[in-house]
Amino acid sequence: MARLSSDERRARLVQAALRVIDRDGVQGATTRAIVAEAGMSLASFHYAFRSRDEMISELIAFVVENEQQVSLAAVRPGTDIRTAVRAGLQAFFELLVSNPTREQALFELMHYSLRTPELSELPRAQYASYFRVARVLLDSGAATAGVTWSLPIDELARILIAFTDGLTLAWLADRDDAAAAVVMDFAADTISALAVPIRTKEHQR
Amino acid sequence: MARLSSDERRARLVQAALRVIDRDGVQGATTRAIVAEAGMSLASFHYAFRSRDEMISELIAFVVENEQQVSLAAVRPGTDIRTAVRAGLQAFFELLVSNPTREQALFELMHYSLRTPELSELPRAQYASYFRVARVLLDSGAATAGVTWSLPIDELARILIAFTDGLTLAWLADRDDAAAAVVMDFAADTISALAVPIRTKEHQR
DNA sequence: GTCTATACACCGATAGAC
DNA sequence: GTCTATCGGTGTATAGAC
Repeated sequence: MARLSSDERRARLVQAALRVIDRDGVQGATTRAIVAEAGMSLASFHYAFRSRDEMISELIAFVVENEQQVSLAAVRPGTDIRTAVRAGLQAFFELLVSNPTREQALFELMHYSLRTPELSELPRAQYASYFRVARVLLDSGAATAGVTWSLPIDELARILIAFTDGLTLAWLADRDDAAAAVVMDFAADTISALAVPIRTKEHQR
Repeated sequence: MARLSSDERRARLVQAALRVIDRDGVQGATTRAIVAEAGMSLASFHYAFRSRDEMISELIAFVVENEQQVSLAAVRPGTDIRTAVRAGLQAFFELLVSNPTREQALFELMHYSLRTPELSELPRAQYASYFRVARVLLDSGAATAGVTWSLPIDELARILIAFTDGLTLAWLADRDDAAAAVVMDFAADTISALAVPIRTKEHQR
C-alpha cells in the first residue's frame, strides 16, 4: 500500500467501515473486516486509530456531518405546503426502500453508542443533526408555500423526525409499502394543518 | 444444579438472557454471560438449546407473547377520547423512563434478527404484536369515550406505534422529557381528531 | 443430566522486521 | 510507515468424566 497521510488513511478506513456496516451491521464491522475492505493490513488500522471505538466515534461524526443534503432537492417552489411535506416524506421513503440496510445501520450505530460509555453522548449529536435537517426542510417548504408555522420550529422538527423514525422501523420489520404510505399521508395532513398563510400587505382575507 | 425438566431449563435460560440483554445489550448476551446469570454451567446451555440463535428465537417469541398487558390499565372509563389517548401515551412514556434499557433492548433484538437470516422473519411478528396491542387500546378507549374511529383501526394502530417508536428513539438519544411531551400532545391531538361521536337513537346533533 | 476441560475460530491490539 | 507474526482474551460449541 502506498504511503498515505494520516488523515487520508483515517478517511479511507472510515469509508470502508461504512460499507462493511451497511453490508454486515455494526457487529460485522470488525477491525479485520474493515482493513480487508480498505485493502490494508491489520496493523495499519491501529497505526491510524488508537482503538476501534475511536474509529466508530469518527465514523459517527462523519455521518452526522454529511447528512444535510438528504432531500433538500425535494422542495419544489410553488407547491402548497401539504404537497411539499408529503413529497419530502416520499423522498425519504424512497431513500429507505432503495437502501434499507443503510437506514438500519444508523439505528444500530445509535444503539451501539448508547451501550458504550465513551460513545454514549454521540446519539445526542446524531439526533441534533436530524432535527437540524428537519428544521431546514420545514423552513424552506414554508417559505416556498408562503406560510408560517403555528408551532415552534424545534417542536415541529422533532415531530417530523418521530414520524420518519416510526415509519422506518415498522417498514424495516414488515416491508409494508401501503401501510407506510398511510403513515406518510397522516403525517403530511397533520403537519401541514399547523401552517398558517402569511398575511400580505394588501390585507388578504 | 438440581435436575430440571427441559422446558424449565429453557425457560430459566430465557429469563436470565432477558436480564443480561437488559443490562448489557444483545451483544453482551453471550452464552457465558447467560449461564452465569442463570447459575448454570456452560454445557447446560447447549444441552437445552442447539445454538445461541435458537435461544434468541425463543426469547423473542416469549417477549412478543407477553406484551399485551402493557398499559391496558391506563384506559379509564368516562374520560373523553383525547384525554384517554394522552393518558395511554403517558403510561407508555413512564414505562420508558423507568426502564430505558429494556425498550432499547427491544430495538436491538429487532436489528439483530434482521441481520440474522434464520431470524429475519421475527421482526414481522414483533410488530404485528405491537399493532395488536395498539388496536386493543384504541378500541377500548373509543368504547369508553363513546366514539368510533373514522380511519380503519389497522391504520390508526400503525400510526400510534409510529408515534411511540419515534418519541422513544429521540428520547433515548437526548433524554428530553419536555420535547417528548410535545410529541405526545401532538399525537393525542391528531389521533383524537379522528374520533367521531356515536350517534345515539334520540338523534343527537 | 450435570459438570470440568477443552477444541477451534475470531476478536482487538501490539511487537518487531524491513 | 507498512508489513507479518503473534499475544492474550473471548466467542460458540463439544467431549468425556462422573
